[in-house]
Amino acid sequence: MSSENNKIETIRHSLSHIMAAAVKKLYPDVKLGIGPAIENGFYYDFDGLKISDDDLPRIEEEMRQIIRQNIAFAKSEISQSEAEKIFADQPYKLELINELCEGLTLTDSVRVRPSQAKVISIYKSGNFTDLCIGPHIKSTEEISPGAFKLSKIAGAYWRGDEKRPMLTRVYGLAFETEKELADHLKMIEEAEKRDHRKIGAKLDLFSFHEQAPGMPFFHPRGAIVYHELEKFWRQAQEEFDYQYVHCPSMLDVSIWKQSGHWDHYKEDMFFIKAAKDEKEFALRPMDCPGAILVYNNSPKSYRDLPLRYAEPGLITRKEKSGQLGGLFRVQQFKQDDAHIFMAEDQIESEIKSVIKLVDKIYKPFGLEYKAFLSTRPDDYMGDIKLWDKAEKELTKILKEVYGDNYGLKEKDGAFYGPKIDYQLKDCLGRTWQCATIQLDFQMPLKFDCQFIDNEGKPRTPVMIHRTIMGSFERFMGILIEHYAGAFPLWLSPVQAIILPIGQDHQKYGQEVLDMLKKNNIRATLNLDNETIGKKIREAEMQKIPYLLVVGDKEVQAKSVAVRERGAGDKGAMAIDELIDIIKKEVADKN
RNA sequence: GCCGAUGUAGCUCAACUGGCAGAGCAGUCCCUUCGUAAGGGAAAGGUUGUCGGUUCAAUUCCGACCAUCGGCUCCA
Repeated sequence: MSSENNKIETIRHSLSHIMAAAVKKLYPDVKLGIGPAIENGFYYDFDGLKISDDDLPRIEEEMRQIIRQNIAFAKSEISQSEAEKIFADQPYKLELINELCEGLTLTDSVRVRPSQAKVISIYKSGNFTDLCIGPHIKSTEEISPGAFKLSKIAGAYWRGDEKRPMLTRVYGLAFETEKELADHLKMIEEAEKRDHRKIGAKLDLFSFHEQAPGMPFFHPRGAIVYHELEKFWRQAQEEFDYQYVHCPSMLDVSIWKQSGHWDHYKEDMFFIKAAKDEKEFALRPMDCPGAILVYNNSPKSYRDLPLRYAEPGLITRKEKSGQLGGLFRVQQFKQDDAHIFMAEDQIESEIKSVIKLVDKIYKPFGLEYKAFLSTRPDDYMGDIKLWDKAEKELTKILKEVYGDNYGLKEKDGAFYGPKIDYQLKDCLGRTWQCATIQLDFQMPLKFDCQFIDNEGKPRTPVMIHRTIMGSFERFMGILIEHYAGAFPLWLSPVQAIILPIGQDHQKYGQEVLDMLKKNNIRATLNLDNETIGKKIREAEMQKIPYLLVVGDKEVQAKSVAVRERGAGDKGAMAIDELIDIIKKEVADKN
């Protein structure tokens, strides 16, 4: 990390102390949690702080007063008993002190040095003292009072544990200069314009309705993008030798009991019964049991393996309230799913081929992504030895493919196996998991899957569950933001629009439209009684790649005046020529 | 589920402390037929998210619920 980064981080961290001091002054009874520096700012967690957004300016003003006093930050190291005395009325601090002295590892954000057991580091600034390893600025005069801003209030569980109390987290943005703060606010404002929910409404791609919360309704234009993505996905995996299956999206509850979903996933499932029947079904939250039933339908030989069943499967998951968000988090979605059955010695090559497929599918979009290893969760199923083996296997592959350039998400695996996850970023820099490659030794055992090996003995296959886009919904949301609605030609709902200048040109416009449609180009014709300027404006706002103006000249020459999105006026072009250009661009997919 | 916020016409937003809900854009109709990012006019459009309460009177105040947004936790 550069020293510049350190400087702003130190300022941010110091601001969190100043905020805590200000809050403590205004609300003396609050209990302090922790307050680290984060990307672009800082936060502090408080218990017993009942405030709303309207109170933020007051706290901000109090902070500026503290800053103006040029208060110094002073570090000292004290014993456990001294620390306990100082923080006697701060239960959360006492908890930290206690753990610290027991030599337990604390998270980075706590910023107390775990190895310094028995010696507690504290920082005093004015009347405010906090448990902290630092470093801090020397004095508040290093802070530009106009370069920070309290941004929002949120609830946050103490130590990130939903079983612990929920504290009130106050977030602030902070930079070295006022200009940097202004630039950042401007950047957020710009990023918000890329929000897929706004663009989705503007481009008439999809909508949401109260009658089906968290379940998008794709309009004709959105459905085109959705279907093109699915087509692209099928084409991309052609060379990888997948077969397609198509299974029901509701299955008898008994199979979910057998799979372990009943025990591990019931809270997130929808259950359904016919009015005249007692039989209970569950809408599938995952596709795997279907693939397994297909696999088990007939005996399999080692010669059949690896067997790759792909399914663009519709799945339904009940989300806790407050979890939904546009296309990024929905309750019903389609996964570009596949289940691979294989012998153990095929694991490595199969995982590597899925990784190749991830590259192949992400690359045309120019998306940046990062891989993570997710390890055994607390509520895991099965034999711990198999887990260790599976995790070792995945680690080895990740090292080989990505070197050290992959992350670790501890205890984040599926209940049946460890996984490799891939994350993509949205326009605000939030990351979303899309691809996941899950190695599973459990389901084949649960369902008694078998194949006959080359010695005629029955053996249990290993399974990979994998999805590359994650869900067409989420992936489409990411793409909308990535392109700010200006999809590449092959994905564009409307690829070309014909704009007749006057009424006399409408008939010719219709001829052009017919020719384009005959060539499978998604084109429309604007017959509105409007000026050409207005029609162009509307087409530009719809992010349509090709605008084809037709007037007297074009009718005469049997041509179109082409205006290309992002490239401007391209002049007159014969229709055949245009069709060739478009077809080639669509085939290139970029 | 939890913390905070929001919900007025298809969209973006008004309506001072409770007193008959108002614009722009879009849509409809009429005029205009236009050469590269908004031509002019008219009429229409609402059970103010839902249900309940307070009040002579509720978009406005109170409560519950629903949906949405920003976070936490969880997740593709």
